[in-house]
Order: sequence, then structure tokens, then C-alpha cells
Amino acid sequence: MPDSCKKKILLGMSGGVDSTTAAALLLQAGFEVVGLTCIFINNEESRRSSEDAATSCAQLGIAHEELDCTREFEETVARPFVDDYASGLTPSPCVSCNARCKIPRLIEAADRLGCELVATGHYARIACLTSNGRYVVKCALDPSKDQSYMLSQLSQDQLARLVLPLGAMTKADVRAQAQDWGLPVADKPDSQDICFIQGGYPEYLVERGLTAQTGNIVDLYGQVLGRHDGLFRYTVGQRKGIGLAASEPYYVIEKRSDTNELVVGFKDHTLIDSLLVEGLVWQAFEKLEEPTECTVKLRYRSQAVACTVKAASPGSPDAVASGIQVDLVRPQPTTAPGQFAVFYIGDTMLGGGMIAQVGHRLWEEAG
RNA sequence: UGGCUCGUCGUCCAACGGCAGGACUCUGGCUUUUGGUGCCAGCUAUCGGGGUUCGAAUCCCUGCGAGCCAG
Repeated sequence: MPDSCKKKILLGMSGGVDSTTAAALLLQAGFEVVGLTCIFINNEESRRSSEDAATSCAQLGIAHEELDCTREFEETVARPFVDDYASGLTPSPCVSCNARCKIPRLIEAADRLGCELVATGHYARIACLTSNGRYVVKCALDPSKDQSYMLSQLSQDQLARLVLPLGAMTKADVRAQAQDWGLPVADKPDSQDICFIQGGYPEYLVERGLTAQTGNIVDLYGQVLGRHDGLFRYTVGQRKGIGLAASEPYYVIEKRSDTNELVVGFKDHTLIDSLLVEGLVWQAFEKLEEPTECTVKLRYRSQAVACTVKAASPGSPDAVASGIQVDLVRPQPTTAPGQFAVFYIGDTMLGGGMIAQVGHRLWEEAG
């Protein structure tokens, strides 16, 4: 096939083993590949990553570009991250980043560079449903690396142009392939933690202007057990760091912003059986028409659990127009408002949204 | 002030006179493109002073401290 007939694809490259191997796979599949490293944060690590990507691209014989995304990242990820914490939520910056910063910037650059498609090194697959022509994300074949959760907020327009070369591979496959091809980043450790924060996130929030407001730690009956040093340092479901000794470990059950109280309880009290989810992005269909039995991931890297989703009851004072009610078939350990609930049927993602509230009907009714 | 009970890791509780153990907290590690969970590991204690005993957290005396009942 002559070069002029090859499909041109723009690959987001972090400089890590995944995206670099993805580049080699796309080349092998016959694409004309351009590597693009987005700079989200202006620091040493970003520059090193970009250099790693450039080195790999040179070795693979493909073009490499660098794109300054610091302003967009600040507006769409970093600032909302701080604002969310300030309002008592526990944000999921990676989910937001993919949908609002990384993929949009990639597509924008692809248009500029004349690339029909874009790609990333995520472990997930994309499919087009024959029934309605909609694009969906499917789980990676390797469930232990599945990153579909992180792509739950992508729009149809974005999915239509996205290619995920690693969706059918295991991490071991990827490393072995990278070794075989002698890629320089074959042994680079996996990334982890929030990419834009070096130390602890509470310190980051303080640097960004949040002020620690000390307040009471109370139990479910309102009894004061101790003091906390700023609600933003805690997240619902958290065990470590509360500093209270009792017969059993305490967990954070709720953060009450209005009274600046941290509510704690024992493990049984962390169980929830319903959720209110807002800001939904549906992929498998345009709109939730009727109550649907499916599964839901309440957090990245957890098994999806059985549930029923339906429009939030209009009578409920908490109902939001775009919100849905999720009833869990079995009680689950709680998760924090601000996190994402992502729905699946089998290995096909339906869509997902932000958790606004969690419900513990079980023990609330029991008193 | 009479009478009773009790002082053990940071906290709560164990240990027939025989290597002071557990839970929680805390610290560290593993896991991980979010927070958190989970798993593993580790640190830390017999209130002070005498005595009995081969040997004392344990028995005796005493000081200090805490709680309860009296008045």
C-alpha cells in the first residue's frame, strides 16, 4: 500500500510503555502514525516524558509533536478538582481529563494535522453497535487492566474517531512486545497517582488556596468523638487517618459541609444500597427509556455489581432532571460523592455519571 | 476524712507466680493512570519505691494517682 493511501492516525503518547507499544502496533497495522505528547503540567517530569516519547518515535521512524495543554488542563481538570474538594466532593480527575482535556485536544490536533483518527494507550475496546449505530466502549480483554471506567464520559463524536490498540492485550503482552521490539521504555514502571500532584493532595489543595477549617468528628448519633483538621482531607469510605481508636476501625460515612462535621461509623455503616447519579453520559443509547437491569462499577478496578437503573423519581426533593436512581441488588461498600458510577451489560459499557448521593437504607431504617 | 475498687503499648482490654498477647490508632510496604478500600509488615507498655521468691504485671508493705460508696 502506498504511503498516500495509509490512514493517518494521531497517537497520544505519554512516553510510557503502553502508548509507545501502541505506536508500534499501529505502525504494524499499516497506519501512518504521528505521536503527540500533551503537556498538561509545566514541570520536569512532563519534559522527561515528552523526551522519552520523542526518543521512541525517532526509533520507530514516526513524527513526534508536543502540544502545550497547560491552560486547558488547568481550566478543565485542575481547577474543577480544587473546586470539587472545596464543595465537599471527591473528584475523579482522570475521568474528567480524558473526556474534557486529553481526547478533545488530541482530536483538535488531529484535525490540524490532517489525521482522520486518534488513538491512546488505554486498555479498553471500542465497538459500534449494529442495532443503533452508536459507539460504545467495551472492557479490555484483560480484566485486571481494564480502563473502560476512565473513558466513561466520552461522547459519540469522540468515540467515533478513537482507536485503542491495546484493548485485546494483557499488560504482560505489552511488555513482552515492547521487549521484542527493543523499545527503550519497555521496562519503565507504570504510572500511578494523580499525574499533576507530586505529594499528597491535601497539601496541593492548601497550596491552591483551600483553608483548613477544623471541626468535630461525630458518630451517627451526633456524639462528638474528636476533631478533624479540614473536611477536604477526608473522603467518604476512608478508614486510615481518622485517628480515633475504638473496638473496631472507624470509617468516614459522610462529610457535612454545612456544619463542618465529619461523620464516622463502623464497617457495617459503610454499606450502601442505592445511588443518585447525575451528569450522565450514555454511550450505548441516547437516553435511558425505562428501568434497566445492568451492572455498575462504583470505582475503578472493582468488579461491576448488579443493579437496576431508572430515572430519579420526580417526587423526590433530591431528584435532578438528568439524574438517575441506582438500586444495588447487594449492598456495597460506600463510595464518595464526586466519584463516577459506570454502567455495563456484560463487557459493554452503557455510560456513566457522577455520584451525587449514596443511600444506606438498610441501617437507616433499622435506626 | 473513714470504706471499697483499680493503675499494663497512644487508646481499650488480656496474661494458673514462669518468654507481657490482642484489637484499635500510628508508621512503612504491596496493589493502582482518581480518592478510597483491601492485603502484608513494623514501632510502642507493666505508675514510683521497698520486700517475698530460683523467678513478680501477678503476692506483701509503702508513696502517688484515678474511680466508686459513705458522711
